Amino acid sequence: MRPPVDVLPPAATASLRQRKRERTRAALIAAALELFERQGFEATTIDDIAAAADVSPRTYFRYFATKEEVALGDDLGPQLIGLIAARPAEEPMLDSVRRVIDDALSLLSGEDKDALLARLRIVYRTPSLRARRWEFQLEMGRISGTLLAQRRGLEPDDLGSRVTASAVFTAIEVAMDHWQQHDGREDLAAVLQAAIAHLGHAFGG
Amino acid sequence: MRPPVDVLPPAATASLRQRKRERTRAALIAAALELFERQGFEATTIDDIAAAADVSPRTYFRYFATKEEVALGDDLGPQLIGLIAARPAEEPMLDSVRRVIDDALSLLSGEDKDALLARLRIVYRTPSLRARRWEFQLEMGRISGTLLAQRRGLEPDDLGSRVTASAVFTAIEVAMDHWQQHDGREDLAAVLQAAIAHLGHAFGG
DNA sequence: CGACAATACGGCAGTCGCTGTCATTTGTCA
DNA sequence: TGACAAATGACAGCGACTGCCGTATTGTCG
Repeated sequence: MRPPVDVLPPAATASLRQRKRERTRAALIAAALELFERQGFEATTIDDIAAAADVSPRTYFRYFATKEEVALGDDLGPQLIGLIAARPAEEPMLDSVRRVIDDALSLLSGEDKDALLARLRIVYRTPSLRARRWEFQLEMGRISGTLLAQRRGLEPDDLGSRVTASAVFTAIEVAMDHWQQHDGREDLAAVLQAAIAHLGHAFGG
Repeated sequence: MRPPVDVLPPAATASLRQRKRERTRAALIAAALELFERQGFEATTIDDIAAAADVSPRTYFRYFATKEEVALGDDLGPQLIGLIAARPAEEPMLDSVRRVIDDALSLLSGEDKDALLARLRIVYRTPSLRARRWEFQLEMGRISGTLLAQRRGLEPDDLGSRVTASAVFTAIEVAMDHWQQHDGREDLAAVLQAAIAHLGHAFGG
Protein backbone atom coordinates (compact mmCIF):
# COMPACT_ATOMS: atom_id res chain seq x y z
CA MET A 1 0.00 0.00 0.00
CA ARG A 2 1.44 3.29 -1.09
CA PRO A 3 1.43 5.84 1.72
CA PRO A 4 -0.23 9.21 1.19
CA VAL A 5 3.11 10.92 0.70
CA ASP A 6 6.31 9.57 -0.70
CA VAL A 7 8.38 8.29 2.15
CA LEU A 8 10.22 5.67 0.18
CA PRO A 9 13.75 6.77 -0.71
CA PRO A 10 13.73 7.01 -4.52
CA ALA A 11 16.29 4.20 -4.67
CA ALA A 12 19.49 6.20 -5.02
CA THR A 13 20.15 4.20 -8.16
CA ALA A 14 17.46 6.16 -9.96
CA SER A 15 18.60 8.27 -12.85
CA LEU A 16 19.09 12.00 -12.54
CA ARG A 17 15.99 12.51 -14.64
CA GLN A 18 13.94 10.33 -12.31
CA ARG A 19 15.19 12.13 -9.24
CA LYS A 20 14.44 15.50 -10.75
CA ARG A 21 10.98 14.35 -11.62
CA GLU A 22 10.36 13.09 -8.12
CA ARG A 23 11.58 16.37 -6.73
CA THR A 24 9.28 18.39 -8.98
CA ARG A 25 6.36 16.20 -8.08
CA ALA A 26 7.07 16.52 -4.38
CA ALA A 27 7.46 20.29 -4.73
CA LEU A 28 4.08 20.53 -6.45
CA ILE A 29 2.39 18.45 -3.77
CA ALA A 30 3.97 20.41 -0.94
CA ALA A 31 3.17 23.75 -2.53
CA ALA A 32 -0.40 22.75 -3.29
CA LEU A 33 -1.18 21.36 0.15
CA GLU A 34 0.26 24.38 1.87
CA LEU A 35 -1.67 26.80 -0.29
CA PHE A 36 -4.87 24.78 0.09
CA GLU A 37 -4.47 24.74 3.85
CA ARG A 38 -3.67 28.44 4.06
CA GLN A 39 -6.11 30.00 1.64
CA GLY A 40 -8.51 27.21 0.77
CA PHE A 41 -8.84 24.93 -2.23
CA GLU A 42 -11.14 27.10 -4.33
CA ALA A 43 -9.16 30.28 -3.76
CA THR A 44 -5.96 28.64 -4.96
CA THR A 45 -5.27 28.64 -8.69
CA ILE A 46 -3.09 26.33 -10.70
CA ASP A 47 -0.93 29.35 -11.46
CA ASP A 48 -0.40 29.84 -7.73
CA ILE A 49 0.68 26.24 -7.26
CA ALA A 50 2.96 26.28 -10.28
CA ALA A 51 4.54 29.55 -9.22
CA ALA A 52 5.13 28.27 -5.68
CA ALA A 53 6.75 25.12 -7.07
CA ASP A 54 8.67 27.17 -9.60
CA VAL A 55 7.39 25.47 -12.73
CA SER A 56 5.11 26.57 -15.53
CA PRO A 57 1.36 26.00 -15.16
CA ARG A 58 1.51 23.66 -18.14
CA THR A 59 3.97 21.48 -16.29
CA TYR A 60 1.55 21.00 -13.42
CA PHE A 61 -0.77 19.14 -15.76
CA ARG A 62 2.04 16.82 -16.76
CA TYR A 63 2.06 15.54 -13.18
CA PHE A 64 -1.62 15.74 -12.23
CA ALA A 65 -4.60 15.51 -14.52
CA THR A 66 -6.78 17.83 -12.45
CA LYS A 67 -6.55 20.33 -9.66
CA GLU A 68 -8.31 17.85 -7.41
CA GLU A 69 -5.82 15.06 -7.94
CA VAL A 70 -2.97 16.69 -6.06
CA ALA A 71 -5.25 17.22 -3.07
CA LEU A 72 -6.77 13.76 -2.98
CA GLY A 73 -3.50 11.87 -3.15
CA ASP A 74 -3.20 8.22 -4.01
CA ASP A 75 -6.32 6.19 -3.74
CA LEU A 76 -5.96 3.42 -1.20
CA GLY A 77 -9.26 1.76 -1.99
CA PRO A 78 -8.06 -0.78 -4.57
CA GLN A 79 -5.39 -2.07 -2.23
CA LEU A 80 -7.99 -2.41 0.51
CA ILE A 81 -10.12 -4.50 -1.80
CA GLY A 82 -7.18 -6.64 -2.77
CA LEU A 83 -6.44 -7.35 0.86
CA ILE A 84 -10.07 -8.18 1.58
CA ALA A 85 -10.23 -10.48 -1.42
CA ALA A 86 -7.17 -12.32 -0.12
CA ARG A 87 -8.95 -13.27 3.09
CA PRO A 88 -10.44 -16.76 3.39
CA ALA A 89 -13.84 -16.89 1.73
CA GLU A 90 -15.60 -18.42 4.71
CA GLU A 91 -14.53 -15.65 7.06
CA PRO A 92 -17.44 -13.33 7.95
CA MET A 93 -17.41 -10.05 6.05
CA LEU A 94 -16.99 -7.79 9.05
CA ASP A 95 -14.15 -9.88 10.43
CA SER A 96 -12.26 -9.64 7.16
CA VAL A 97 -12.62 -5.88 7.15
CA ARG A 98 -11.44 -5.57 10.73
CA ARG A 99 -8.33 -7.62 10.10
CA VAL A 100 -7.45 -5.75 6.95
CA ILE A 101 -7.84 -2.39 8.64
CA ASP A 102 -5.53 -3.38 11.45
CA ASP A 103 -2.95 -4.81 9.09
CA ALA A 104 -2.99 -1.79 6.81
CA LEU A 105 -2.83 0.80 9.57
CA SER A 106 0.06 -0.90 11.28
CA LEU A 107 2.14 -0.01 8.26
CA LEU A 108 1.52 3.71 8.65
CA SER A 109 4.09 5.72 10.57
CA GLY A 110 3.26 8.75 12.67
CA GLU A 111 4.38 11.01 9.88
CA ASP A 112 2.15 9.20 7.45
CA LYS A 113 -0.78 9.80 9.76
CA ASP A 114 0.07 13.47 10.01
CA ALA A 115 0.17 13.74 6.25
CA LEU A 116 -3.09 11.82 5.99
CA LEU A 117 -4.70 14.14 8.49
CA ALA A 118 -3.53 17.21 6.61
CA ARG A 119 -5.03 15.84 3.44
CA LEU A 120 -8.30 14.84 5.05
CA ARG A 121 -8.66 18.27 6.59
CA ILE A 122 -8.50 19.87 3.18
CA VAL A 123 -10.67 17.28 1.48
CA TYR A 124 -13.51 17.31 3.99
CA ARG A 125 -13.63 21.08 4.05
CA THR A 126 -14.07 21.31 0.30
CA PRO A 127 -17.39 20.10 -1.10
CA SER A 128 -16.05 19.20 -4.51
CA LEU A 129 -13.19 17.18 -3.03
CA ARG A 130 -15.52 15.47 -0.61
CA ALA A 131 -17.66 14.51 -3.57
CA ARG A 132 -14.69 12.96 -5.37
CA ARG A 133 -13.77 10.93 -2.34
CA TRP A 134 -17.27 9.56 -2.15
CA GLU A 135 -17.12 8.74 -5.78
CA PHE A 136 -14.22 6.44 -4.96
CA GLN A 137 -16.14 4.97 -2.07
CA LEU A 138 -19.06 4.26 -4.36
CA GLU A 139 -16.79 2.47 -6.77
CA MET A 140 -15.22 0.49 -3.96
CA GLY A 141 -18.65 -0.48 -2.72
CA ARG A 142 -19.62 -1.64 -6.18
CA ILE A 143 -16.50 -3.70 -6.68
CA SER A 144 -16.47 -5.32 -3.29
CA GLY A 145 -20.19 -5.89 -3.63
CA THR A 146 -19.67 -8.05 -6.68
CA LEU A 147 -16.84 -9.77 -4.85
CA LEU A 148 -19.14 -10.56 -1.97
CA ALA A 149 -21.92 -11.72 -4.28
CA GLN A 150 -19.51 -14.05 -5.99
CA ARG A 151 -18.48 -15.55 -2.64
CA ARG A 152 -22.10 -16.13 -1.84
CA GLY A 153 -22.76 -17.64 -5.23
CA LEU A 154 -25.19 -14.91 -6.28
CA GLU A 155 -25.45 -12.78 -9.41
CA PRO A 156 -22.78 -10.05 -9.60
CA ASP A 157 -25.27 -7.22 -9.23
CA ASP A 158 -27.04 -8.75 -6.25
CA LEU A 159 -28.66 -5.92 -4.34
CA GLY A 160 -28.05 -7.27 -0.86
CA SER A 161 -24.34 -7.83 -1.39
CA ARG A 162 -23.92 -4.35 -2.71
CA VAL A 163 -25.84 -2.80 0.15
CA THR A 164 -23.67 -4.67 2.61
CA ALA A 165 -20.39 -3.76 0.98
CA SER A 166 -21.39 -0.14 0.50
CA ALA A 167 -22.42 0.13 4.12
CA VAL A 168 -18.99 -1.06 5.19
CA PHE A 169 -17.20 1.48 3.04
CA THR A 170 -19.57 4.17 4.21
CA ALA A 171 -18.72 3.31 7.79
CA ILE A 172 -15.02 3.60 6.98
CA GLU A 173 -15.52 6.98 5.40
CA VAL A 174 -17.63 8.25 8.29
CA ALA A 175 -14.90 7.11 10.65
CA MET A 176 -12.25 8.98 8.69
CA ASP A 177 -14.36 12.11 8.73
CA HIS A 178 -14.96 11.72 12.44
CA TRP A 179 -11.25 11.25 13.08
CA GLN A 180 -10.41 14.30 11.03
CA GLN A 181 -13.03 16.44 12.72
CA HIS A 182 -11.43 15.61 16.05
CA ASP A 183 -8.06 16.70 14.67
CA GLY A 184 -6.68 13.19 14.76
CA ARG A 185 -6.59 13.16 18.54
CA GLU A 186 -8.31 9.78 18.76
CA ASP A 187 -6.65 6.59 17.59
CA LEU A 188 -7.49 6.07 13.92
CA ALA A 189 -7.58 2.28 14.12
CA ALA A 190 -9.86 2.42 17.14
CA VAL A 191 -12.26 4.82 15.45
CA LEU A 192 -12.41 2.61 12.37
CA GLN A 193 -13.04 -0.51 14.42
CA ALA A 194 -15.72 1.27 16.41
CA ALA A 195 -17.47 2.37 13.22
CA ILE A 196 -17.48 -1.18 11.87
CA ALA A 197 -18.71 -2.48 15.18
CA HIS A 198 -21.57 0.02 15.17
CA LEU A 199 -22.81 -1.49 11.94
CA GLY A 200 -23.27 -4.77 13.75
CA HIS A 201 -24.99 -3.16 16.73
CA ALA A 202 -27.30 -0.84 14.82
CA PHE A 203 -28.88 -3.43 12.58
CA GLY A 204 -28.76 -6.37 14.89
CA GLY A 205 -32.46 -7.05 15.15
CA MET B 1 -42.20 16.88 -0.96
CA ARG B 2 -41.56 18.54 -4.25
CA PRO B 3 -41.64 16.00 -7.07
CA PRO B 4 -38.77 15.77 -9.52
CA VAL B 5 -40.69 17.70 -12.13
CA ASP B 6 -43.17 20.47 -11.65
CA VAL B 7 -46.57 18.88 -11.56
CA LEU B 8 -48.18 21.58 -9.50
CA PRO B 9 -50.21 23.93 -11.68
CA PRO B 10 -48.47 27.31 -11.40
CA ALA B 11 -51.61 28.69 -9.77
CA ALA B 12 -53.25 30.34 -12.76
CA THR B 13 -53.36 33.49 -10.69
CA ALA B 14 -49.62 33.89 -11.13
CA SER B 15 -48.48 36.99 -12.92
CA LEU B 16 -47.53 36.97 -16.57
CA ARG B 17 -43.91 37.42 -15.55
CA GLN B 18 -44.08 34.40 -13.27
CA ARG B 19 -45.63 32.24 -15.96
CA LYS B 20 -43.06 33.29 -18.51
CA ARG B 21 -40.33 32.46 -16.06
CA GLU B 22 -41.76 29.04 -15.35
CA ARG B 23 -41.98 28.38 -19.06
CA THR B 24 -38.38 29.39 -19.65
CA ARG B 25 -37.23 27.24 -16.76
CA ALA B 26 -39.18 24.26 -18.03
CA ALA B 27 -37.79 24.78 -21.53
CA LEU B 28 -34.25 24.81 -20.18
CA ILE B 29 -34.79 21.64 -18.19
CA ALA B 30 -36.41 19.82 -21.10
CA ALA B 31 -33.73 20.93 -23.53
CA ALA B 32 -30.94 20.01 -21.15
CA LEU B 33 -32.24 16.56 -20.27
CA GLU B 34 -32.86 15.69 -23.88
CA LEU B 35 -29.40 16.79 -24.93
CA PHE B 36 -27.79 15.01 -21.99
CA GLU B 37 -29.65 11.82 -22.84
CA ARG B 38 -28.84 12.03 -26.52
CA GLN B 39 -25.22 13.12 -26.56
CA GLY B 40 -24.09 12.81 -22.96
CA PHE B 41 -23.57 15.32 -20.20
CA GLU B 42 -19.95 16.17 -20.90
CA ALA B 43 -20.45 16.58 -24.62
CA THR B 44 -23.26 19.07 -24.10
CA THR B 45 -22.34 22.71 -23.65
CA ILE B 46 -24.29 25.47 -21.99
CA ASP B 47 -24.47 27.12 -25.37
CA ASP B 48 -26.19 24.01 -26.74
CA ILE B 49 -28.77 24.05 -23.96
CA ALA B 50 -29.40 27.77 -24.28
CA ALA B 51 -29.77 27.55 -28.03
CA ALA B 52 -32.19 24.63 -27.75
CA ALA B 53 -34.26 26.55 -25.22
CA ASP B 54 -33.97 29.69 -27.32
CA VAL B 55 -32.39 31.92 -24.72
CA SER B 56 -28.92 33.40 -24.33
CA PRO B 57 -26.24 31.43 -22.49
CA ARG B 58 -26.16 34.20 -19.90
CA THR B 59 -29.80 33.59 -19.15
CA TYR B 60 -29.18 29.94 -18.36
CA PHE B 61 -27.13 31.00 -15.36
CA ARG B 62 -30.00 33.13 -14.14
CA TYR B 63 -31.96 29.91 -13.62
CA PHE B 64 -29.27 27.42 -12.63
CA ALA B 65 -26.02 28.13 -10.86
CA THR B 66 -24.11 25.32 -12.54
CA LYS B 67 -24.39 22.92 -15.44
CA GLU B 68 -24.89 20.11 -12.94
CA GLU B 69 -27.87 21.69 -11.25
CA VAL B 70 -30.26 21.28 -14.16
CA ALA B 71 -29.39 17.60 -14.38
CA LEU B 72 -29.64 16.81 -10.68
CA GLY B 73 -33.02 18.39 -10.18
CA ASP B 74 -34.52 19.20 -6.82
CA ASP B 75 -32.97 17.53 -3.86
CA LEU B 76 -35.50 15.39 -2.02
CA GLY B 77 -33.23 14.62 0.91
CA PRO B 78 -34.30 17.41 3.25
CA GLN B 79 -37.95 16.50 2.91
CA LEU B 80 -37.08 12.89 3.65
CA ILE B 81 -35.36 13.98 6.83
CA GLY B 82 -38.30 16.13 7.79
CA LEU B 83 -40.62 13.17 7.43
CA ILE B 84 -38.34 10.93 9.44
CA ALA B 85 -38.05 13.52 12.17
CA ALA B 86 -41.83 13.68 12.36
CA ARG B 87 -42.07 10.00 13.28
CA PRO B 88 -42.48 9.03 16.92
CA ALA B 89 -39.13 9.03 18.68
CA GLU B 90 -39.53 5.56 20.14
CA GLU B 91 -40.10 3.94 16.75
CA PRO B 92 -37.08 1.90 15.61
CA MET B 93 -34.93 3.66 13.02
CA LEU B 94 -35.46 1.19 10.21
CA ASP B 95 -39.21 1.15 10.75
CA SER B 96 -39.36 4.93 10.45
CA VAL B 97 -37.42 4.82 7.22
CA ARG B 98 -39.63 2.13 5.74
CA ARG B 99 -42.80 4.02 6.52
CA VAL B 100 -41.48 7.28 5.16
CA ILE B 101 -40.36 5.63 1.93
CA ASP B 102 -43.78 4.09 1.38
CA ASP B 103 -45.57 7.33 2.15
CA ALA B 104 -43.34 9.40 -0.08
CA LEU B 105 -43.42 7.02 -3.04
CA SER B 106 -47.17 6.73 -2.94
CA LEU B 107 -47.30 10.38 -3.90
CA LEU B 108 -45.32 9.82 -7.10
CA SER B 109 -47.31 9.28 -10.26
CA GLY B 110 -46.15 7.07 -13.10
CA GLU B 111 -45.00 10.12 -14.99
CA ASP B 112 -43.00 11.28 -12.03
CA LYS B 113 -41.28 7.94 -11.91
CA ASP B 114 -40.50 8.15 -15.60
CA ALA B 115 -38.99 11.58 -15.11
CA LEU B 116 -37.05 10.33 -12.10
CA LEU B 117 -35.73 7.41 -14.10
CA ALA B 118 -34.64 9.66 -16.95
CA ARG B 119 -32.74 11.83 -14.49
CA LEU B 120 -31.14 8.92 -12.68
CA ARG B 121 -30.02 7.42 -15.97
CA ILE B 122 -28.13 10.58 -16.81
CA VAL B 123 -26.80 11.10 -13.31
CA TYR B 124 -25.45 7.60 -12.76
CA ARG B 125 -23.79 7.52 -16.15
CA THR B 126 -21.84 10.68 -15.43
CA PRO B 127 -19.12 10.44 -12.78
CA SER B 128 -19.22 14.08 -11.79
CA LEU B 129 -22.99 14.00 -11.35
CA ARG B 130 -22.83 10.76 -9.42
CA ALA B 131 -20.32 12.38 -7.13
CA ARG B 132 -22.64 15.32 -6.50
CA ARG B 133 -25.50 13.02 -5.63
CA TRP B 134 -23.37 11.16 -3.14
CA GLU B 135 -22.30 14.41 -1.65
CA PHE B 136 -25.94 15.07 -0.86
CA GLN B 137 -26.23 11.62 0.64
CA LEU B 138 -23.27 12.33 2.87
CA GLU B 139 -24.90 15.51 4.08
CA MET B 140 -28.17 13.72 4.69
CA GLY B 141 -26.33 11.07 6.66
CA ARG B 142 -24.68 13.74 8.77
CA ILE B 143 -27.90 15.59 9.50
CA SER B 144 -30.00 12.56 10.28
CA GLY B 145 -27.10 11.21 12.31
CA THR B 146 -27.29 14.14 14.67
CA LEU B 147 -31.04 13.72 14.74
CA LEU B 148 -30.64 10.11 15.77
CA ALA B 149 -28.01 10.94 18.36
CA GLN B 150 -30.30 13.51 19.85
CA ARG B 151 -33.10 10.95 20.14
CA ARG B 152 -30.73 8.63 21.90
CA GLY B 153 -29.52 11.38 24.19
CA LEU B 154 -25.97 11.30 22.89
CA GLU B 155 -23.62 14.03 21.71
CA PRO B 156 -24.53 15.40 18.26
CA ASP B 157 -21.42 14.01 16.59
CA ASP B 158 -21.80 10.55 18.07
CA LEU B 159 -20.00 8.15 15.74
CA GLY B 160 -22.43 5.27 16.03
CA SER B 161 -25.47 7.36 15.19
CA ARG B 162 -23.79 8.78 12.19
CA VAL B 163 -22.66 5.40 10.94
CA THR B 164 -26.18 4.09 11.28
CA ALA B 165 -27.82 7.02 9.52
CA SER B 166 -25.24 7.09 6.76
CA ALA B 167 -25.65 3.38 6.15
CA VAL B 168 -29.38 3.89 5.69
CA PHE B 169 -28.94 6.66 3.16
CA THR B 170 -26.27 4.66 1.39
CA ALA B 171 -28.69 1.77 1.12
CA ILE B 172 -31.28 4.09 -0.40
CA GLU B 173 -28.78 5.36 -2.92
CA VAL B 174 -27.67 1.85 -3.83
CA ALA B 175 -31.29 0.88 -4.32
CA MET B 176 -31.87 3.84 -6.64
CA ASP B 177 -28.83 2.92 -8.66
CA HIS B 178 -29.96 -0.69 -8.82
CA TRP B 179 -33.43 0.36 -9.95
CA GLN B 180 -32.01 2.63 -12.61
CA GLN B 181 -29.60 -0.02 -13.88
CA HIS B 182 -32.56 -2.31 -14.43
CA ASP B 183 -34.31 0.41 -16.41
CA GLY B 184 -36.97 0.88 -13.78
CA ARG B 185 -38.54 -2.48 -14.55
CA GLU B 186 -38.67 -3.48 -10.89
CA ASP B 187 -40.93 -1.75 -8.41
CA LEU B 188 -39.05 1.15 -6.87
CA ALA B 189 -40.69 0.87 -3.46
CA ALA B 190 -39.94 -2.83 -3.33
CA VAL B 191 -36.30 -2.32 -4.23
CA LEU B 192 -35.93 0.34 -1.57
CA GLN B 193 -37.56 -1.83 1.07
CA ALA B 194 -35.38 -4.75 0.08
CA ALA B 195 -32.25 -2.63 0.41
CA ILE B 196 -33.25 -1.47 3.88
CA ALA B 197 -34.11 -5.03 4.86
CA HIS B 198 -30.69 -6.22 3.70
CA LEU B 199 -29.07 -3.88 6.18
CA GLY B 200 -30.84 -5.74 8.94
CA HIS B 201 -29.91 -9.16 7.60
CA ALA B 202 -26.29 -8.42 6.78
CA PHE B 203 -25.26 -7.14 10.17
CA GLY B 204 -27.54 -9.18 12.31
CA GLY B 205 -24.92 -11.07 14.18
C1' DC C 1 -53.72 56.35 -19.47
C1' DG C 2 -49.04 57.73 -18.56
C1' DA C 3 -44.83 57.92 -15.79
C1' DC C 4 -41.78 55.27 -12.89
C1' DA C 5 -39.73 51.28 -10.77
C1' DA C 6 -38.81 46.48 -10.87
C1' DT C 7 -37.51 42.67 -13.34
C1' DA C 8 -35.72 39.92 -17.07
C1' DC C 9 -32.71 39.56 -20.80
C1' DG C 10 -28.64 39.86 -24.00
C1' DG C 11 -23.94 41.07 -24.95
C1' DC C 12 -19.26 41.74 -23.68
C1' DA C 13 -15.16 41.23 -21.31
C1' DG C 14 -12.62 38.58 -18.16
C1' DT C 15 -11.05 34.58 -14.89
C1' DC C 16 -9.96 29.85 -14.27
C1' DG C 17 -9.57 24.86 -15.28
C1' DC C 18 -7.85 22.21 -18.82
C1' DT C 19 -5.91 20.65 -23.62
C1' DG C 20 -3.26 20.50 -28.12
C1' DT C 21 0.74 21.97 -30.36
C1' DC C 22 5.37 23.22 -31.15
C1' DA C 23 9.91 24.81 -30.25
C1' DT C 24 13.62 24.59 -26.82
C1' DT C 25 16.29 22.66 -23.28
C1' DT C 26 18.24 18.80 -20.76
C1' DG C 27 19.46 14.10 -19.60
C1' DT C 28 20.87 9.49 -21.81
C1' DC C 29 23.35 6.29 -24.26
C1' DA C 30 25.85 4.44 -28.03
C1' DT D 1 30.59 13.86 -29.08
C1' DG D 2 26.45 13.33 -31.59
C1' DA D 3 21.85 11.26 -32.14
C1' DC D 4 17.71 10.36 -29.57
C1' DA D 5 14.15 10.80 -26.01
C1' DA D 6 12.23 12.99 -22.19
C1' DA D 7 10.94 17.26 -19.83
C1' DT D 8 9.70 21.86 -20.04
C1' DG D 9 7.71 26.38 -21.34
C1' DA D 10 5.09 29.43 -24.24
C1' DC D 11 1.00 30.18 -26.87
C1' DA D 12 -3.56 29.64 -28.56
C1' DG D 13 -8.02 27.97 -27.65
C1' DC D 14 -12.36 25.78 -25.46
C1' DG D 15 -15.89 25.63 -21.95
C1' DA D 16 -17.78 26.78 -17.32
C1' DC D 17 -18.85 30.67 -14.84
C1' DT D 18 -19.13 35.85 -13.24
C1' DG D 19 -19.58 40.97 -13.19
C1' DC D 20 -21.20 44.78 -15.52
C1' DC D 21 -24.05 47.54 -18.23
C1' DG D 22 -27.53 48.86 -21.60
C1' DT D 23 -32.10 47.72 -23.15
C1' DA D 24 -36.70 45.86 -23.31
C1' DT D 25 -40.68 44.11 -21.02
C1' DT D 26 -43.87 44.06 -17.22
C1' DG D 27 -46.15 45.57 -12.91
C1' DT D 28 -47.83 49.56 -10.28
C1' DC D 29 -49.47 53.79 -8.85
C1' DG D 30 -51.18 58.49 -9.45
